[in-house]
Amino acid sequence: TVQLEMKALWDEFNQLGTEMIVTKAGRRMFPAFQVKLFGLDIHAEYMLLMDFIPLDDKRYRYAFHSSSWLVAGKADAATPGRVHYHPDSPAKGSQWMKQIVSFDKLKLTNNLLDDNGHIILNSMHRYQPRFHIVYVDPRKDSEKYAEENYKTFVFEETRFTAVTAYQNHRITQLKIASNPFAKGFRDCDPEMWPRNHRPHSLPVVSSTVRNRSSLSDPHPSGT
Amino acid sequence: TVQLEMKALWDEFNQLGTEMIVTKAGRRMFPAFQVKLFGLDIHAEYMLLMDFIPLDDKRYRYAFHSSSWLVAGKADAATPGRVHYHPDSPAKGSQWMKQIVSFDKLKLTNNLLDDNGHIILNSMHRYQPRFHIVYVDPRKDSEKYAEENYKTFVFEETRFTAVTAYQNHRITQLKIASNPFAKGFRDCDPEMWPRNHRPHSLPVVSSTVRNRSSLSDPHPSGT
DNA sequence: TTCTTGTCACCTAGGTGTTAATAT
DNA sequence: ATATTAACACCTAGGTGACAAGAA
Repeated sequence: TVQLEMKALWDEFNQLGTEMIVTKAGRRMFPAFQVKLFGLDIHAEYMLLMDFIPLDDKRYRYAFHSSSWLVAGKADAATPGRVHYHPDSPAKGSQWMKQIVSFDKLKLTNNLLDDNGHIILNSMHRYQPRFHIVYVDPRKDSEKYAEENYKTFVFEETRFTAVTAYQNHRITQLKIASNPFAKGFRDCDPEMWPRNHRPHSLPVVSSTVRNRSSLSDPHPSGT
Repeated sequence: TVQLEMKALWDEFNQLGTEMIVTKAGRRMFPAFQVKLFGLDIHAEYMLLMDFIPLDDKRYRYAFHSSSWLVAGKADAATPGRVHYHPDSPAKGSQWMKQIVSFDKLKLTNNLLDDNGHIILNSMHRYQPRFHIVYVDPRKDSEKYAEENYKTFVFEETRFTAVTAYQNHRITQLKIASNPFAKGFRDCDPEMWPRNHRPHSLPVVSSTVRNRSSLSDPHPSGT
Protein backbone atom coordinates (compact mmCIF):
# COMPACT_ATOMS: atom_id res chain seq x y z
CA THR A 1 0.00 0.00 0.00
CA VAL A 2 1.01 3.59 -0.63
CA GLN A 3 0.14 6.66 1.43
CA LEU A 4 0.30 10.16 -0.07
CA GLU A 5 2.16 12.65 2.11
CA MET A 6 0.85 16.19 2.61
CA LYS A 7 -2.57 15.02 1.51
CA ALA A 8 -4.27 17.91 3.34
CA LEU A 9 -2.21 20.43 1.34
CA TRP A 10 -2.87 18.58 -1.92
CA ASP A 11 -6.60 18.65 -1.14
CA GLU A 12 -6.46 22.37 -0.49
CA PHE A 13 -4.78 23.02 -3.84
CA ASN A 14 -7.06 20.57 -5.64
CA GLN A 15 -10.17 22.36 -4.39
CA LEU A 16 -8.93 25.55 -6.04
CA GLY A 17 -7.69 23.75 -9.14
CA THR A 18 -3.99 23.01 -8.83
CA GLU A 19 -1.62 24.71 -11.26
CA MET A 20 1.99 23.69 -11.85
CA ILE A 21 4.49 25.98 -13.56
CA VAL A 22 6.39 24.61 -16.54
CA THR A 23 9.52 26.39 -17.78
CA LYS A 24 12.12 25.81 -20.44
CA ALA A 25 14.76 24.96 -17.82
CA GLY A 26 12.39 22.76 -15.82
CA ARG A 27 10.42 23.59 -12.67
CA ARG A 28 9.84 21.45 -9.60
CA MET A 29 6.33 20.59 -8.51
CA PHE A 30 4.89 22.16 -5.40
CA PRO A 31 3.71 20.38 -3.43
CA ALA A 32 6.28 17.72 -4.18
CA PHE A 33 4.94 14.23 -4.77
CA GLN A 34 5.87 12.29 -1.63
CA VAL A 35 4.68 8.89 -0.49
CA LYS A 36 5.10 6.43 2.35
CA LEU A 37 5.35 2.78 1.32
CA PHE A 38 4.15 -0.30 3.19
CA GLY A 39 4.14 -4.01 2.57
CA LEU A 40 7.15 -4.29 0.27
CA ASP A 41 9.39 -7.34 0.44
CA ILE A 42 12.29 -6.26 2.65
CA HIS A 43 14.89 -8.03 0.54
CA ALA A 44 13.49 -7.57 -2.95
CA GLU A 45 14.60 -4.75 -5.21
CA TYR A 46 12.22 -2.20 -6.68
CA MET A 47 12.33 0.66 -9.14
CA LEU A 48 10.11 3.62 -8.22
CA LEU A 49 8.98 5.94 -10.98
CA MET A 50 6.39 8.49 -12.03
CA ASP A 51 4.73 9.50 -15.24
CA PHE A 52 2.00 11.95 -16.23
CA ILE A 53 -1.02 11.21 -18.35
CA PRO A 54 -3.43 13.73 -19.94
CA LEU A 55 -6.67 13.99 -18.02
CA ASP A 56 -8.59 14.66 -21.22
CA ASP A 57 -8.14 15.67 -24.83
CA LYS A 58 -8.74 19.38 -24.26
CA ARG A 59 -6.88 22.62 -24.17
CA TYR A 60 -7.94 25.17 -21.54
CA ARG A 61 -7.88 28.88 -20.93
CA TYR A 62 -8.59 30.83 -17.78
CA ALA A 63 -11.42 33.35 -17.67
CA PHE A 64 -10.22 36.02 -15.26
CA HIS A 65 -13.58 37.73 -15.01
CA SER A 66 -15.32 34.59 -13.80
CA SER A 67 -12.20 33.08 -12.20
CA SER A 68 -12.81 29.76 -13.87
CA TRP A 69 -11.28 27.45 -16.45
CA LEU A 70 -12.91 27.15 -19.87
CA VAL A 71 -12.36 24.63 -22.63
CA ALA A 72 -10.39 26.33 -25.41
CA GLY A 73 -10.37 23.56 -27.97
CA LYS A 74 -8.83 20.19 -28.62
CA ALA A 75 -5.54 19.21 -27.08
CA ASP A 76 -2.27 20.11 -28.80
CA ALA A 77 -0.08 17.34 -30.15
CA ALA A 78 0.92 14.98 -27.35
CA THR A 79 4.31 15.62 -25.74
CA PRO A 80 7.04 12.94 -25.73
CA GLY A 81 5.97 10.46 -23.07
CA ARG A 82 8.68 10.41 -20.46
CA VAL A 83 9.17 8.67 -17.15
CA HIS A 84 10.99 9.90 -14.06
CA TYR A 85 12.83 7.22 -12.09
CA HIS A 86 13.38 8.04 -8.46
CA PRO A 87 17.16 8.66 -8.28
CA ASP A 88 17.57 6.05 -5.52
CA SER A 89 16.28 3.33 -7.88
CA PRO A 90 16.90 0.49 -7.75
CA ALA A 91 16.86 -0.16 -4.01
CA LYS A 92 15.64 -2.77 -1.57
CA GLY A 93 12.18 -2.70 -0.06
CA SER A 94 13.68 -2.02 3.35
CA GLN A 95 15.35 1.13 2.02
CA TRP A 96 12.18 2.46 0.40
CA MET A 97 10.04 1.84 3.48
CA LYS A 98 12.29 3.29 6.16
CA GLN A 99 11.55 6.89 5.22
CA ILE A 100 9.30 9.07 3.07
CA VAL A 101 10.03 8.73 -0.65
CA SER A 102 10.19 12.21 -2.19
CA PHE A 103 10.16 13.00 -5.89
CA ASP A 104 11.50 16.50 -5.35
CA LYS A 105 14.13 16.15 -8.09
CA LEU A 106 11.39 15.77 -10.71
CA LYS A 107 11.03 18.81 -12.96
CA LEU A 108 8.37 19.83 -15.45
CA THR A 109 9.18 21.54 -18.73
CA ASN A 110 7.33 22.75 -21.78
CA ASN A 111 10.43 22.38 -23.97
CA LEU A 112 9.65 19.66 -26.49
CA LEU A 113 13.39 19.34 -27.22
CA ASP A 114 14.44 19.06 -23.58
CA ASP A 115 17.49 16.86 -23.11
CA ASN A 116 17.76 17.05 -19.35
CA GLY A 117 15.40 14.14 -18.85
CA HIS A 118 12.63 16.34 -17.49
CA ILE A 119 8.94 15.59 -17.86
CA ILE A 120 7.55 17.37 -20.93
CA LEU A 121 4.00 18.73 -20.68
CA ASN A 122 1.79 20.99 -22.73
CA SER A 123 0.93 24.25 -21.03
CA MET A 124 -2.79 24.88 -20.52
CA HIS A 125 -3.48 21.14 -20.44
CA ARG A 126 -4.54 19.01 -17.48
CA TYR A 127 -2.51 16.07 -16.21
CA GLN A 128 -2.71 13.22 -13.73
CA PRO A 129 0.53 12.14 -12.04
CA ARG A 130 0.94 8.38 -11.64
CA PHE A 131 3.24 6.45 -9.34
CA HIS A 132 4.64 3.04 -10.29
CA ILE A 133 6.44 0.38 -8.27
CA VAL A 134 8.37 -2.06 -10.44
CA TYR A 135 9.66 -5.28 -8.91
CA VAL A 136 13.13 -6.09 -10.20
CA ASP A 137 13.04 -9.78 -11.05
CA PRO A 138 16.53 -11.10 -10.26
CA ARG A 139 16.24 -13.97 -12.76
CA LYS A 140 15.81 -11.80 -15.81
CA ASP A 141 19.07 -10.70 -17.35
CA SER A 142 18.12 -7.02 -17.43
CA GLU A 143 15.73 -5.09 -15.25
CA LYS A 144 14.64 -3.14 -18.29
CA TYR A 145 12.61 -6.17 -19.33
CA ALA A 146 11.07 -6.69 -15.94
CA GLU A 147 8.24 -4.21 -16.39
CA GLU A 148 5.76 -6.97 -15.92
CA ASN A 149 5.59 -7.23 -12.16
CA TYR A 150 4.52 -3.73 -11.34
CA LYS A 151 1.79 -1.82 -9.59
CA THR A 152 0.44 1.64 -10.42
CA PHE A 153 -1.04 4.10 -7.95
CA VAL A 154 -3.07 7.19 -8.82
CA PHE A 155 -3.94 9.96 -6.37
CA GLU A 156 -6.61 12.07 -7.97
CA GLU A 157 -5.96 14.96 -5.61
CA THR A 158 -2.58 15.48 -7.33
CA ARG A 159 -4.03 16.32 -10.74
CA PHE A 160 -3.18 19.77 -12.05
CA THR A 161 -3.15 22.17 -14.97
CA ALA A 162 0.25 22.93 -16.48
CA VAL A 163 0.81 26.68 -16.90
CA THR A 164 3.65 29.02 -17.77
CA ALA A 165 2.28 31.62 -15.33
CA TYR A 166 -0.26 31.20 -12.59
CA GLN A 167 -3.82 31.97 -13.66
CA ASN A 168 -5.86 31.65 -10.47
CA HIS A 169 -4.68 34.23 -7.96
CA ARG A 170 -5.77 32.00 -5.08
CA ILE A 171 -3.36 29.33 -6.28
CA THR A 172 -0.58 31.92 -6.25
CA GLN A 173 -1.46 32.95 -2.72
CA LEU A 174 -1.57 29.34 -1.49
CA LYS A 175 1.80 28.62 -3.09
CA ILE A 176 3.30 31.70 -1.45
CA ALA A 177 1.78 30.74 1.87
CA SER A 178 2.94 27.13 1.84
CA ASN A 179 6.20 26.98 -0.15
CA PRO A 180 9.22 27.98 1.99
CA PHE A 181 11.08 29.24 -1.10
CA ALA A 182 8.35 31.81 -1.71
CA LYS A 183 8.60 33.27 1.80
CA GLY A 184 9.88 36.53 0.33
CA PHE A 185 6.42 37.22 -1.09
CA ARG A 186 4.52 36.72 2.12
CA ASP A 187 2.62 39.74 3.34
CA CYS A 188 2.96 39.36 7.08
CA ASP A 189 4.57 41.89 9.45
CA PRO A 190 4.57 44.74 6.92
CA GLU A 191 5.82 47.16 9.63
CA MET A 192 8.85 44.97 10.40
CA TRP A 193 10.34 46.31 7.18
CA PRO A 194 12.46 47.97 5.74
CA ARG A 195 14.53 44.87 5.18
CA ASN A 196 18.28 44.90 5.57
CA HIS A 197 20.51 45.82 2.66
CA ARG A 198 17.87 47.86 0.90
CA PRO A 199 19.48 50.79 -0.90
CA HIS A 200 17.80 53.79 0.71
CA SER A 201 17.53 55.53 -2.64
CA LEU A 202 14.92 52.98 -3.62
CA PRO A 203 12.06 53.42 -1.17
CA VAL A 204 9.60 50.66 -0.40
CA VAL A 205 6.52 51.44 -2.43
CA SER A 206 4.19 49.01 -0.73
CA SER A 207 4.35 45.66 0.93
CA THR A 208 3.14 43.86 -2.16
CA VAL A 209 4.84 45.79 -4.93
CA ARG A 210 8.43 44.54 -5.02
CA ASN A 211 11.25 47.01 -5.43
CA ARG A 212 12.26 45.24 -8.62
CA SER A 213 9.72 47.50 -10.28
CA SER A 214 11.68 50.44 -8.95
CA LEU A 215 14.65 49.24 -10.96
CA SER A 216 13.00 49.34 -14.35
CA ASP A 217 10.99 52.42 -13.41
CA PRO A 218 13.29 54.70 -11.43
CA HIS A 219 10.45 57.18 -10.73
CA PRO A 220 7.70 55.00 -9.25
CA SER A 221 5.93 57.97 -7.71
CA GLY A 222 6.58 60.39 -10.59
CA THR A 223 5.28 60.76 -14.18
CA THR B 1 42.31 0.62 -11.71
CA VAL B 2 41.53 3.82 -9.87
CA GLN B 3 42.60 7.35 -10.74
CA LEU B 4 42.66 10.11 -8.14
CA GLU B 5 40.98 13.32 -9.31
CA MET B 6 42.52 16.72 -8.59
CA LYS B 7 45.84 15.03 -8.00
CA ALA B 8 47.74 18.27 -8.72
CA LEU B 9 45.82 20.05 -5.95
CA TRP B 10 46.31 17.17 -3.53
CA ASP B 11 50.05 17.26 -4.29
CA GLU B 12 50.18 20.99 -3.62
CA PHE B 13 48.50 20.53 -0.23
CA ASN B 14 50.59 17.47 0.59
CA GLN B 15 53.82 19.38 0.00
CA LEU B 16 52.77 21.90 2.67
CA GLY B 17 51.39 19.21 4.98
CA THR B 18 47.65 18.86 4.46
CA GLU B 19 45.36 19.76 7.37
CA MET B 20 41.69 18.83 7.61
CA ILE B 21 39.32 20.54 10.03
CA VAL B 22 37.33 18.35 12.38
CA THR B 23 34.29 19.78 14.18
CA LYS B 24 31.62 18.49 16.51
CA ALA B 25 28.97 18.76 13.79
CA GLY B 26 31.22 17.24 11.12
CA ARG B 27 33.27 18.99 8.43
CA ARG B 28 33.74 18.01 4.82
CA MET B 29 37.21 17.37 3.46
CA PHE B 30 38.78 19.81 1.05
CA PRO B 31 39.87 18.75 -1.44
CA ALA B 32 37.12 16.17 -1.60
CA PHE B 33 38.23 12.61 -2.27
CA GLN B 34 37.22 11.92 -5.86
CA VAL B 35 38.20 9.06 -8.13
CA LYS B 36 37.65 7.76 -11.64
CA LEU B 37 37.16 4.01 -11.93
CA PHE B 38 38.18 1.70 -14.76
CA GLY B 39 37.95 -2.01 -15.46
CA LEU B 40 34.92 -2.87 -13.36
CA ASP B 41 32.48 -5.53 -14.53
CA ILE B 42 29.70 -3.57 -16.21
CA HIS B 43 26.95 -5.78 -14.81
CA ALA B 44 28.35 -6.65 -11.39
CA GLU B 45 27.40 -4.71 -8.27
CA TYR B 46 29.91 -2.99 -6.05
CA MET B 47 29.96 -1.15 -2.75
CA LEU B 48 32.38 1.80 -2.61
CA LEU B 49 33.61 2.96 0.76
CA MET B 50 36.34 4.83 2.59
CA ASP B 51 38.03 4.56 5.92
CA PHE B 52 40.90 6.34 7.65
CA ILE B 53 43.85 4.70 9.38
CA PRO B 54 46.37 6.39 11.69
CA LEU B 55 49.66 7.08 9.95
CA ASP B 56 51.56 6.50 13.17
CA ASP B 57 51.15 6.22 16.92
CA LYS B 58 51.99 9.86 17.65
CA ARG B 59 50.32 13.05 18.69
CA TYR B 60 51.58 16.27 17.13
CA ARG B 61 51.75 19.96 17.81
CA TYR B 62 52.64 22.83 15.54
CA ALA B 63 55.60 25.06 16.28
CA PHE B 64 54.64 28.44 14.91
CA HIS B 65 58.13 29.93 15.25
CA SER B 66 59.65 27.25 13.02
CA SER B 67 56.46 26.60 11.02
CA SER B 68 56.82 22.88 11.46
CA TRP B 69 55.12 19.95 13.11
CA LEU B 70 56.69 18.39 16.20
CA VAL B 71 55.93 15.11 17.91
CA ALA B 72 54.04 15.87 21.12
CA GLY B 73 53.82 12.39 22.57
CA LYS B 74 52.08 9.11 22.03
CA ALA B 75 48.74 8.93 20.28
CA ASP B 76 45.52 9.37 22.24
CA ALA B 77 43.15 6.45 22.57
CA ALA B 78 42.03 5.26 19.14
CA THR B 79 38.71 6.63 17.91
CA PRO B 80 35.83 4.30 16.99
CA GLY B 81 36.78 2.83 13.63
CA ARG B 82 34.11 3.83 11.16
CA VAL B 83 33.64 3.46 7.44
CA HIS B 84 31.81 5.73 5.02
CA TYR B 85 29.85 4.01 2.29
CA HIS B 86 29.38 6.06 -0.83
CA PRO B 87 25.65 6.95 -0.76
CA ASP B 88 25.10 5.46 -4.23
CA SER B 89 26.21 2.03 -2.97
CA PRO B 90 25.40 -0.55 -4.06
CA ALA B 91 25.44 0.12 -7.79
CA LYS B 92 26.51 -1.54 -11.00
CA GLY B 93 30.00 -1.17 -12.44
CA SER B 94 28.57 0.73 -15.39
CA GLN B 95 27.08 3.33 -13.03
CA TRP B 96 30.32 3.81 -11.07
CA MET B 97 32.43 4.17 -14.22
CA LYS B 98 30.31 6.58 -16.19
CA GLN B 99 31.26 9.59 -14.09
CA ILE B 100 33.63 10.74 -11.35
CA VAL B 101 32.84 9.20 -7.97
CA SER B 102 32.89 11.93 -5.32
CA PHE B 103 32.94 11.39 -1.58
CA ASP B 104 31.82 14.94 -0.85
CA LYS B 105 29.16 13.84 1.62
CA LEU B 106 31.83 12.41 3.91
CA LYS B 107 32.36 14.46 7.07
CA LEU B 108 35.04 14.39 9.73
CA THR B 109 34.31 14.90 13.40
CA ASN B 110 36.21 14.85 16.68
CA ASN B 111 33.06 13.96 18.62
CA LEU B 112 33.65 10.49 20.06
CA LEU B 113 29.90 10.17 20.69
CA ASP B 114 28.86 11.23 17.17
CA ASP B 115 25.69 9.52 16.02
CA ASN B 116 25.47 11.02 12.54
CA GLY B 117 27.64 8.31 11.06
CA HIS B 118 30.56 10.67 10.49
CA ILE B 119 34.19 9.61 10.52
CA ILE B 120 35.64 10.13 14.00
CA LEU B 121 39.27 11.27 14.20
CA ASN B 122 41.61 12.55 16.90
CA SER B 123 42.68 16.14 16.40
CA MET B 124 46.44 16.66 16.08
CA HIS B 125 46.89 13.13 14.74
CA ARG B 126 47.87 12.10 11.21
CA TYR B 127 45.66 9.91 9.02
CA GLN B 128 45.71 8.09 5.71
CA PRO B 129 42.42 7.85 3.78
CA ARG B 130 41.77 4.49 2.12
CA PHE B 131 39.38 3.63 -0.68
CA HIS B 132 37.76 0.20 -0.95
CA ILE B 133 35.82 -1.48 -3.73
CA VAL B 134 33.72 -4.40 -2.53
CA TYR B 135 32.25 -6.80 -5.05
CA VAL B 136 28.73 -7.79 -4.07
CA ASP B 137 28.58 -11.54 -4.54
CA PRO B 138 25.02 -12.30 -5.69
CA ARG B 139 25.14 -15.88 -4.37
CA LYS B 140 25.69 -14.95 -0.74
CA ASP B 141 22.47 -14.27 1.13
CA SER B 142 23.64 -10.92 2.47
CA GLU B 143 26.17 -8.51 1.04
CA LYS B 144 27.39 -7.79 4.55
CA TYR B 145 29.23 -11.11 4.45
CA ALA B 146 30.71 -10.48 1.05
CA GLU B 147 33.70 -8.50 2.30
CA GLU B 148 36.01 -11.09 0.85
CA ASN B 149 36.17 -10.01 -2.76
CA TYR B 150 37.45 -6.51 -2.31
CA LYS B 151 40.33 -4.27 -3.31
CA THR B 152 41.88 -1.42 -1.36
CA PHE B 153 43.53 1.65 -2.84
CA VAL B 154 45.74 4.12 -0.99
CA PHE B 155 46.80 7.50 -2.35
CA GLU B 156 49.59 8.76 -0.13
CA GLU B 157 49.14 12.32 -1.36
CA THR B 158 45.78 12.42 0.48
CA ARG B 159 47.25 11.95 3.96
CA PHE B 160 46.61 14.78 6.39
CA THR B 161 46.69 16.00 9.95
CA ALA B 162 43.32 16.42 11.68
CA VAL B 163 43.01 19.82 13.37
CA THR B 164 40.29 21.89 15.01
CA ALA B 165 41.85 25.08 13.61
CA TYR B 166 44.41 25.48 10.86
CA GLN B 167 47.98 25.60 12.10
CA ASN B 168 50.06 26.26 8.96
CA HIS B 169 49.08 29.62 7.52
CA ARG B 170 50.04 28.46 4.03
CA ILE B 171 47.46 25.69 4.26
CA THR B 172 44.86 28.30 5.17
CA GLN B 173 45.81 30.42 2.18
CA LEU B 174 45.72 27.47 -0.21
CA LYS B 175 42.30 26.44 1.08
CA ILE B 176 41.02 30.00 0.62
CA ALA B 177 42.50 30.16 -2.85
CA SER B 178 41.10 26.83 -4.04
CA ASN B 179 37.82 26.23 -2.19
CA PRO B 180 34.90 28.09 -3.83
CA PHE B 181 33.10 28.33 -0.48
CA ALA B 182 35.97 30.35 0.93
CA LYS B 183 35.87 32.92 -1.86
CA GLY B 184 34.79 35.56 0.65
CA PHE B 185 38.26 35.49 2.18
CA ARG B 186 40.19 35.98 -1.02
CA ASP B 187 42.34 39.05 -1.20
CA CYS B 188 42.11 39.90 -4.88
CA ASP B 189 40.79 43.15 -6.37
CA PRO B 190 40.86 45.07 -3.09
CA GLU B 191 39.88 48.27 -4.95
CA MET B 192 36.80 46.64 -6.43
CA TRP B 193 35.28 47.04 -3.02
CA PRO B 194 33.20 48.32 -1.23
CA ARG B 195 30.95 45.30 -1.68
CA ASN B 196 27.25 45.69 -2.17
CA HIS B 197 24.96 45.83 0.81
CA ARG B 198 27.65 46.92 3.24
CA PRO B 199 26.18 49.29 5.81
CA HIS B 200 28.21 52.43 5.27
CA SER B 201 28.49 53.01 9.00
CA LEU B 202 30.88 50.07 9.11
CA PRO B 203 33.81 51.05 6.90
CA VAL B 204 36.11 48.51 5.35
CA VAL B 205 39.19 48.51 7.54
CA SER B 206 41.39 46.49 5.28
CA SER B 207 41.01 43.74 2.76
CA THR B 208 42.03 41.06 5.24
CA VAL B 209 40.38 42.28 8.46
CA ARG B 210 36.75 41.22 8.18
CA ASN B 211 34.04 43.56 9.33
CA ARG B 212 32.90 40.92 11.79
CA SER B 213 35.58 42.38 14.07
CA SER B 214 33.80 45.70 13.75
CA LEU B 215 30.82 44.10 15.42
CA SER B 216 32.57 43.09 18.60
CA ASP B 217 34.97 46.07 18.45
CA PRO B 218 33.05 49.08 17.18
CA HIS B 219 36.26 51.18 17.03
CA PRO B 220 38.68 49.07 15.00
CA SER B 221 40.90 52.03 14.17
CA GLY B 222 40.73 53.57 17.64
CA THR B 223 42.20 52.68 21.07
C1' DT C 1 -5.53 39.23 -26.57
C1' DT C 2 -3.47 35.62 -24.67
C1' DC C 3 0.42 33.23 -23.58
C1' DT C 4 5.54 32.73 -22.95
C1' DT C 5 10.23 34.13 -21.75
C1' DG C 6 14.10 36.10 -19.28
C1' DT C 7 15.64 38.65 -15.40
C1' DC C 8 15.22 40.06 -10.87
C1' DA C 9 14.80 40.48 -5.52
C1' DC C 10 14.16 37.44 -2.11
C1' DC C 11 14.31 33.36 -0.07
C1' DT C 12 16.17 28.24 1.69
C1' DA C 13 20.04 25.38 2.67
C1' DG C 14 24.43 24.78 3.77
C1' DG C 15 29.82 25.08 3.14
C1' DT C 16 34.01 28.60 4.31
C1' DG C 17 37.67 30.69 7.53
C1' DT C 18 37.62 34.34 11.28
C1' DT C 19 37.33 35.66 15.78
C1' DA C 20 36.53 35.91 20.75
C1' DA C 21 35.59 33.25 24.39
C1' DT C 22 36.19 29.06 26.74
C1' DA C 23 38.27 24.84 28.08
C1' DT C 24 42.17 21.95 29.34
C1' DA D 1 50.16 27.98 26.68
C1' DT D 2 47.66 25.36 23.73
C1' DA D 3 43.50 23.52 21.91
C1' DT D 4 38.51 23.73 21.20
C1' DT D 5 34.06 25.83 20.61
C1' DA D 6 30.18 28.69 18.91
C1' DA D 7 28.61 32.66 16.53
C1' DC D 8 29.40 35.21 12.58
C1' DA D 9 30.06 37.52 7.69
C1' DC D 10 30.47 35.86 3.41
C1' DC D 11 30.16 32.80 0.06
C1' DT D 12 27.97 28.74 -3.39
C1' DA D 13 23.93 26.68 -5.23
C1' DG D 14 19.54 26.82 -6.42
C1' DG D 15 14.20 27.24 -5.65
C1' DT D 16 10.24 31.20 -5.51
C1' DG D 17 6.71 34.48 -7.80
C1' DA D 18 6.77 39.32 -9.88
C1' DC D 19 7.34 41.88 -13.72
C1' DA D 20 8.28 43.73 -18.38
C1' DA D 21 9.02 42.60 -22.79
C1' DG D 22 8.31 39.62 -26.46
C1' DA D 23 5.74 36.16 -29.25
C1' DA D 24 1.76 34.09 -31.32
